Amino acid sequence: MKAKYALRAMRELALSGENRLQAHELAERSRAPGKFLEAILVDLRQAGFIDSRRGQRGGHTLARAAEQIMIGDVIRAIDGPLAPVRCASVTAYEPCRDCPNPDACELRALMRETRDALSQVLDHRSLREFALGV
Amino acid sequence: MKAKYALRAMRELALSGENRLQAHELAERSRAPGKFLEAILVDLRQAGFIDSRRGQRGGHTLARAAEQIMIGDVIRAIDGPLAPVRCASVTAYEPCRDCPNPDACELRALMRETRDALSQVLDHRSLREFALGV
DNA sequence: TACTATTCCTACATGGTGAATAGGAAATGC
DNA sequence: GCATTTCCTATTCACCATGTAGGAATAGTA
Repeated sequence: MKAKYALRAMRELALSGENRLQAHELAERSRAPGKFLEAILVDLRQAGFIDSRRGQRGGHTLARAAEQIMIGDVIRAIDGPLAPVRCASVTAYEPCRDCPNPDACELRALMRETRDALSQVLDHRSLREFALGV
Repeated sequence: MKAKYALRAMRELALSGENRLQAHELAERSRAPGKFLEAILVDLRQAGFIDSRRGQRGGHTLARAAEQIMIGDVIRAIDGPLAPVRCASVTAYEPCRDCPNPDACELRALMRETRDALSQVLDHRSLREFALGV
């Protein structure tokens, strides 16, 4: 849900270009609960994807061009590592407690393959492609 | 964890070939809690992957040749659909409640791509390849 | 300065689920 | 009949996903 809302909101921001969009407006367009989306927007800001301004005429807008924001990174910021298992993560590697030798672990090798497959899709799709289809 | 234990146990079964292995022995080799693994073994049996026999000299063995068991199917039996979102699942499709038109949903299109990438790996690796490396 | 609009922070609720544990019923071989 | 082993049902326990509520901080505007 959280990542879903996040991606929908990012998409709306990409579509709206220069215009700042406010949280309640974004929530409506993304069909997300208002207060919940607010928290997500904070995460997105802290991750450097959006620029938020408070007060009158405040709101949110993309912090960089949509083609420079990768979907995989957005998902990582919200949901954590792409890999199904931490020991297969590139960005957040951590060995399993109960694993005597990660380098020889067949399961890990397999999970790394699936991680790479995920990355192949998500780290090569920009927000621009996602939002505008180009 | 559950899928991890399941795959480790399946691997041990593949490695042990004809021999029936008992739950406690499997649990030890898979480094899984005994009673917990028992429940997983029931799932695997109900999904048709293993043949279990009770009583003296009972135990578990593969129900079919290891090359005819796909990793993706084992994971589905334990963890549910591969797709990150139900609306992107092939084997367990269900539209999002809040989605006015799944066929036009950009997010769904993206999630289907990632599902396909996962499937490309997991539905083309047999247990034999996983366990024996061939 | 006062006022209003908006984001941001902290705390709380709450239901679901992942990860087990416990105990015994049912089946099977010897 | 007895020992062994799987199988079933119930229960626990902690954590986390998914929110809600209320107000503090900030920024523009008159």
